[in-house]
Amino acid sequence: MNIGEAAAESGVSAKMIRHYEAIGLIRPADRGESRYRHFGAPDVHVLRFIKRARTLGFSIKDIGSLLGLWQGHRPSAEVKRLALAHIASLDAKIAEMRGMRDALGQLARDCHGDERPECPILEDLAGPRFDN
Amino acid sequence: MNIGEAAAESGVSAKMIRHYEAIGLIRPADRGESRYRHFGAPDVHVLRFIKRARTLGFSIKDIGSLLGLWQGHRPSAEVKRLALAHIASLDAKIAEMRGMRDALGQLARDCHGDERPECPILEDLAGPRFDN
DNA sequence: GATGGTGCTTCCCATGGTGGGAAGGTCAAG
DNA sequence: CTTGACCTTCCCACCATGGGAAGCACCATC
Repeated sequence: MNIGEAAAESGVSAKMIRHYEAIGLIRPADRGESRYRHFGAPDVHVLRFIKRARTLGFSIKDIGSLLGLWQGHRPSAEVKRLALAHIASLDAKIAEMRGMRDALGQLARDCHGDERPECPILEDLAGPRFDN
Repeated sequence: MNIGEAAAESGVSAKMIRHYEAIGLIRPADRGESRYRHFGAPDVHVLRFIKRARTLGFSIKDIGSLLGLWQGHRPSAEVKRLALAHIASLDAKIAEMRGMRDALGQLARDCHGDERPECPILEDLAGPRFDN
């Protein structure tokens, strides 16, 4: 199977497959007669694993660890630790974004949204008025 | 006021001030006798505006628009439009991350987290088992 | 006035994950 | 054998930010 088909099968773009190989996340693919990469079912399985992990927001670095655990001695404690750490960072980012959203929602709610220049959003951004 | 003091006053790093100047977000600062940039209170005010807008998650591009509206004819409708669009993208990202978090939370909850290799998290990542 | 330390200048590089595109080689079907 | 689809490598871009090097400016202290 060539890279295009492996990409279609796994949902990982050919571009990304090459990238993952270049950074050492996956083993360098075998090359057939020519210089074309050659993929088998296990390779596609690995790519699907990566794809799913990316969908769950894991970093490439974490995915490297998860792949090692998956294919190695797999103590689930370690997997769980990675997952919980990732959940914590997701929670932190969600909280941060929700803070932004709520603040901005409040300001937008108070904004007329017409042709007048008065605008609570701009006033907030401009900070405390020194000039009156 | 030199760049270091402007940075301290505004909360924007000197590095970022130079960057904002380079990409045209702010006007090139006046240079004093030597080649040092020279900042006044209005410049710091603009930097604070940018800082606050970044804190609310606006992109540099959006901030450029907001700065123009702030210092121009300021129809609040336009400001509100930008804000609502940004809120929508925040909501989308929050929903996406919450999806990740919930899926992962579920998996982690079912994971023993001990020395055994059985792990719902790895099983999810590995996808449907073809081999049994 | 020399000296030293701090702060400024520009320039290049890195991050993370992904895509775009050019220039050239390869394969299979007609 | 030609054509078109696919592969190869290599460089560049995004977005926002930080690190660091080499060199110049400034100020205080001796």
